[in-house]
Amino acid sequence: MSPGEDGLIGIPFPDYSNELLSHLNNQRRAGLLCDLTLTSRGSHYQTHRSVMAAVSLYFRRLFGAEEGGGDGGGGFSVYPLDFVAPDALDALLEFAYTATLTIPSSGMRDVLQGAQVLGIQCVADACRDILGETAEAEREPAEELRDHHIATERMVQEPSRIAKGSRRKTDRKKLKNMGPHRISSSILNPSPISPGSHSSPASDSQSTQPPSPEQGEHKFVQNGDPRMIREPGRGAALNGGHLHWLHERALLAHPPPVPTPDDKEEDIEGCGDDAMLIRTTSISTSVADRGAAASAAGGGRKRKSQTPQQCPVCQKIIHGAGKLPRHMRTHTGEKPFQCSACGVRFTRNDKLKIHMRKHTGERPYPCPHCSARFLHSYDLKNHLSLHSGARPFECPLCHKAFAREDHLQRHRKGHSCLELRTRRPRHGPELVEDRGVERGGREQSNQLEALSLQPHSSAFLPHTLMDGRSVSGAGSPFMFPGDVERRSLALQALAQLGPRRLAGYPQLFLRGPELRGGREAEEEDPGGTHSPSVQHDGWADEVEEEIGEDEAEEEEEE
DNA sequence: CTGGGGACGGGGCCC
DNA sequence: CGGGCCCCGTCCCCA
Repeated sequence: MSPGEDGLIGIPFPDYSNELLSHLNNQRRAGLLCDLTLTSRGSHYQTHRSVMAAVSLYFRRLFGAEEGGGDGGGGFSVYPLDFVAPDALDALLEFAYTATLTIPSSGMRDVLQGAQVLGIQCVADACRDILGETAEAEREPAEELRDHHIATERMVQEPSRIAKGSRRKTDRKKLKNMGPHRISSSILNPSPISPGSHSSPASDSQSTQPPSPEQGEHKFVQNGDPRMIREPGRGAALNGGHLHWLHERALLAHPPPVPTPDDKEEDIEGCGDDAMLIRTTSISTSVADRGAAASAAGGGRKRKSQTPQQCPVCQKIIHGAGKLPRHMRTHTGEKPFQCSACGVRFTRNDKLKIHMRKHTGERPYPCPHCSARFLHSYDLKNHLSLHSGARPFECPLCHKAFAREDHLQRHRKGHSCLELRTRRPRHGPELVEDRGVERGGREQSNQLEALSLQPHSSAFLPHTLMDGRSVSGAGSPFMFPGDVERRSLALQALAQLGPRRLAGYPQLFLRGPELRGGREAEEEDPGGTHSPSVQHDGWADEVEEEIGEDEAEEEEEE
């Protein structure tokens, strides 16, 4: 991030966007205010121009062109999109209205193709990521891009020529010039002009799925960009016939394009195999992934079984093989596991199994000290703490002890002990110590410890706001995915927003790996490098209150 | 406000 | 490699 951008921050309004989309989706489903019908191979989908223009570069430019000289944005229109599989189109529409892509993995390639053609870059990227494909290798030198632009111009001027043969010839020609391994090397070579930038064979050959030539309107669609005719240099480029979307996303981490499915049968020269290979490469945003890919660069794909995968919706990194689909259901709201007894639905099978214990009466976790039995192991754990009387979670302010972590957290979040703080004796590091020892050294517990201590230690420093792990949803990872410097800059800007603006964002108060360091830094330099104004202005009211007190305390100590 | 139960989502391990 | 199972932390709700 350049210094000039330090005022640019992203403050999510997750509820608003969800509600807005939800209303729009309801309208779509009810056919209300729909001014656009998309068809695909006999299926019809009502939708809204504005939404499609917002989500799709293709429609944005198509409608933009109409506004400029055509039939404008007004009338009801029917657009055949037979080049997008009906299921894929349905999924893309669903995505447009829900910000969630729900598709079977088997349909991923169709969706990828549709997203590419329609210029829905984030979906295309997500599909590629999930498919483990990367377009890195397909990045091209500027010169090559210009060539493609020129080619594009020619092609769109002669749409009939690009429909099939010529492009495929080009593709195969390129294909033959390509080495057999495109994915791995592409991952390893983030450089946009890596040697792999001789365009990817797979992308060239696989992704060239042209719009159906029968579709009369598809003179635009040939390259996915209806305005290519006028603005060939803008937005998209043909890569051997494959569309590259080069709009806003072009500079982002995931460069464009790739293979599409329908050309599998054409995947002579090994691209089909590659398609299989790259399937297993996960989102590949992690360093570990890149490392794994590196090892695969030579010949096969070799990849860690526990490779983290990034959620295409919330960008969260999901650890563990096979966990991404599970996580995705948290976005889709899909609850495929229904209790046969009461009908309650669950997102996960294991949760359903636990739920079923309520119906079967099974309580597999008996207390060894009494007759109590529990559905959950953690219930038993909590219960055992009652027997032992152990209350290992102590409030460092009022010294009230709790048997459960979450109860301490709840206690700390409230103000129940605030009034005691000014009266309590000055305390030193014992707070940290006694808690830390008791916690048994678990990392998460340490983080929690740090969290619970934060408000009392004049923390809530800007650099403690970020959490690399546990912030769910479209929270901070989305906002400040960058490094510490970026975070710092962004957080300074956040601080300047004032507490009111931030009051609705409890997710900004984070804990995480950096938090400990932040606290330590603060302890080393209380009130030093961190401007009081930054600390003071930045946070929600109730936290501000605590900060104020803590600052007073620290001044007192000094 | 606190204690307790339950639900939910993530990670680890194993098959 | 995907999925099942388990454990855990966290949140919400209720008494």
